[in-house]
Amino acid sequence: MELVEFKVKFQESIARNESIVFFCSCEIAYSGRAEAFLARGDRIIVVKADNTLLIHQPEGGNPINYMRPGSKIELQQLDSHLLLKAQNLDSKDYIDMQIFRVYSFMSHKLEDGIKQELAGNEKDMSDMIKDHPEIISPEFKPLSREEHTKFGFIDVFGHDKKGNIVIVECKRYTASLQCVTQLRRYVEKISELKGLPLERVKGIMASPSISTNALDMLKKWGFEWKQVNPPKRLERYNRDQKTLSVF
Amino acid sequence: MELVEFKVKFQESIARNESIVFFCSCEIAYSGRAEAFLARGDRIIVVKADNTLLIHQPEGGNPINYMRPGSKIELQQLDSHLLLKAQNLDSKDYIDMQIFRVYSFMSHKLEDGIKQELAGNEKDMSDMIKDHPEIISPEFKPLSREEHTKFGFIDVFGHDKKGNIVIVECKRYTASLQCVTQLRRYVEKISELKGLPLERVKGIMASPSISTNALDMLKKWGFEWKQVNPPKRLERYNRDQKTLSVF
DNA sequence: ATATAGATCTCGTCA
DNA sequence: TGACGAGGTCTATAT
Repeated sequence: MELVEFKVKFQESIARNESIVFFCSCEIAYSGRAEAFLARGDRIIVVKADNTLLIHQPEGGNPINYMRPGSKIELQQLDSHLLLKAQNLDSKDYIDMQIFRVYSFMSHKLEDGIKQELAGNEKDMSDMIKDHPEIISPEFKPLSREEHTKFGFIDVFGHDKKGNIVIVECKRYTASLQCVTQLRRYVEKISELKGLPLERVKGIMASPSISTNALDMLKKWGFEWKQVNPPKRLERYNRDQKTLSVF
Repeated sequence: MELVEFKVKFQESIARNESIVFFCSCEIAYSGRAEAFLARGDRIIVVKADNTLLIHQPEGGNPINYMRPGSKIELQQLDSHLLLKAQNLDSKDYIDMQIFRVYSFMSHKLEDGIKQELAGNEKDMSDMIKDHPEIISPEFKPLSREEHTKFGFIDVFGHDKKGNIVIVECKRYTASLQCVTQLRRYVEKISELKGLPLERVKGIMASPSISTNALDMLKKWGFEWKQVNPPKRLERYNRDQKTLSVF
């Protein structure tokens, strides 16, 4: 496609507030939170109606360059090619994209606004533990599942039969050193706030697995690990895949 | 565009190993690491040559749904519409996408393979401190900038004039509680490995800013904060923007 | 394969 | 607006 034709189409689509996608050969410079340069190659460019800019290489899941929603995007004619400039005043960064060839162009006014429903995240896992505390221990009595309180962002908070405070930190994946230090921080904070000795505040890590180093550190600090699988994992995949293979 | 026509084009493009983009009205179900459902709306669909699937709403920076590279992607004809099925055997998850209307379709064989050059990340920041230790303190003598050693992932490691060990943790953004506990973990580990009392291992957080709570915790544990801006930040933006305004 | 931490992380949520 | 933590996080690197 001729660059002149592309430029006209691009400007028209922008004026109509459409979403735009095109394939091109380009070279990209980014400056802002970091500095980046990407030499010439073929890429997929997306300009959304909210002025998000995405630059994808033909392989890989993540954009190689991007500008966040609300960027100022404009196309300039240079001597032999085009310059697409995107600038974000909030994040104080910008992209300069030299466009040498455009292979295809597409634009359309898109109507959406639907929000996705999601299940199986960490919140669901802590809900499950709150509703079925025997997963953790027959002695565990949860009091609350509150994340943003004066005590901090604790997943499940409760006590045992001996009157100790119990703090449960849930992770949907293998618990790491970082996860254990997070639990430690909560235990120390509660101990301080309640004026209780550390021995009276029990920390429990609930996760499907835990790294060796993390388990060592956990034990060293007197915490426990309880193997808990996040809800709806794998079982549903296997069930559904059986159904699908009948297709 | 007629669904039948779309289906033919899609299959042809897949067979030629091209990258594909289309606008459509669709409904999406995801199952795997979580369960998600997205009701009908207009979206931008990208199918890359490496069998990455990206589903974008007309607003927002991130894909609302995706499948990683190497997924099995196929298009089936149902009674009144199409079903795009994507499945990833490694991550054991899948997407079922009901396609009701296709507005535009585009495909092209793209040639790239260029790697991006990037500067200004945390590694560059620790390099800067290693090369200019006076940024931290006139007494700081860096010994190494090694991230993956038996000591752990320490950004800059050194000592002061009194023979204390000094550990510097760099962050290119506001240091949080988590960053401080990370530093604490390193200090404790070095203290243990070297058989030195905690007072002989100094922790320093180097970041452009730090949250109030994080600073409190830092002081409580006897660590220091040193304001350090990551290299090439802002100065270059301002300089470049001056140049650009002359344009 | 597992472990660990950074990321131009992004995003939501709450004080 | 800042702070804090989750994320279908992803990606790179070292063991």
